[in-house]
Amino acid sequence: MKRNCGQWGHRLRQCGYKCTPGREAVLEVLESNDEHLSPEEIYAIASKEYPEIGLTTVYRTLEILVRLGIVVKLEIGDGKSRYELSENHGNKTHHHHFVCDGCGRIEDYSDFIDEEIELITKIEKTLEKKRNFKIEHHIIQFHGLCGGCYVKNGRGKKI
Amino acid sequence: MKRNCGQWGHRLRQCGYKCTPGREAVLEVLESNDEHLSPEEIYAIASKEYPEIGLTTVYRTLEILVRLGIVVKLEIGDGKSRYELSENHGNKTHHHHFVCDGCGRIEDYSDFIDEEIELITKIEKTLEKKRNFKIEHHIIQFHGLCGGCYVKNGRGKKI
DNA sequence: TTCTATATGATAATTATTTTCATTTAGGTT
DNA sequence: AACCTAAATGAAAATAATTATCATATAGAA
Repeated sequence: MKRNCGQWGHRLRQCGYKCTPGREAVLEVLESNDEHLSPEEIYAIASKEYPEIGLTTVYRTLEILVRLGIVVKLEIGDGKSRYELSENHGNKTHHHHFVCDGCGRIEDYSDFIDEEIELITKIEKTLEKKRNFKIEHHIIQFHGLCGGCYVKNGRGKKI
Repeated sequence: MKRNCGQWGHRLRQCGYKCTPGREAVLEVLESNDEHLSPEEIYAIASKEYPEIGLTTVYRTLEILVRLGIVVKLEIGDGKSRYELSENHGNKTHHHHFVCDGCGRIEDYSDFIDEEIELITKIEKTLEKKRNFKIEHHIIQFHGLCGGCYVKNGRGKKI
């Protein structure tokens, strides 16, 4: 079963990776479900189209896609990792995440994104110059409770 | 062996938690080593002063301290969690982290911290108002390579 | 000192991820 | 179109951080 991995085939081959049905299946899942999927979820969805795929292949594929910058890894602190197409490749623009620590829901936001990008750029430049770091990416998350969980948890009562 | 858990004894008892030698040992470790320790590391250090302590108690104590806002949990993506006294309780002021994905080193930074706090406050207010979130904390991290790892990894050559 | 809810530690269980390894395959070469 | 080999695969085992269990011990109020 030969596949070409859609728009990413060229990129993969260029970097020495082969286009396989498993990799194509993972990419298709990420394209058609743009919401922060875990490897297990990606595996479950991909299995419908390509039942031979193994969970290990999903993990390995995601690792490669992250390395190539096609996919971004996201960790919200619940012990499992999540993945989404990076802003250059998906249909999303630069955004960050709000995480509800009550129910685990993740919402994108991009309010004040221009100011944010400007400040981030400034900080990155400073860190690179003053401390000799090579910044590759940043993580910005807001954590708290969504409306429903706030009510459910007693409206902010302590402990 | 009765302990009072130093400056935190009152706070703990007030919230219905007892002051135990294990909890005191964990707090002492966090006070005297302000650098992003994992539960295993905290356990190893605490064991020197109080050998009877168990790793489970370290985990449980950290959970409580986070809940009380005394300690902050930090995850840099290497699969283990780290803890530090929160800015209100330790000797550190508001800061964020640079993480070297090569060697795992974590460095605090607080460049442009005033601008950062201003922007964060603005974003939080907006998210709370427009989306009805209750923001409790945020995570800001810069990831990349420190000087040494950059050289070691071939100065940014791809793959 | 007594008493009881809370805390503890040893151990087992859980869960996400990684490793191993024998087998298969993508894709360049003949 | 058949061949060849490094790369990829899947099943299963291994790993590692964290959490649950449970019988025992203890903090701290009465």
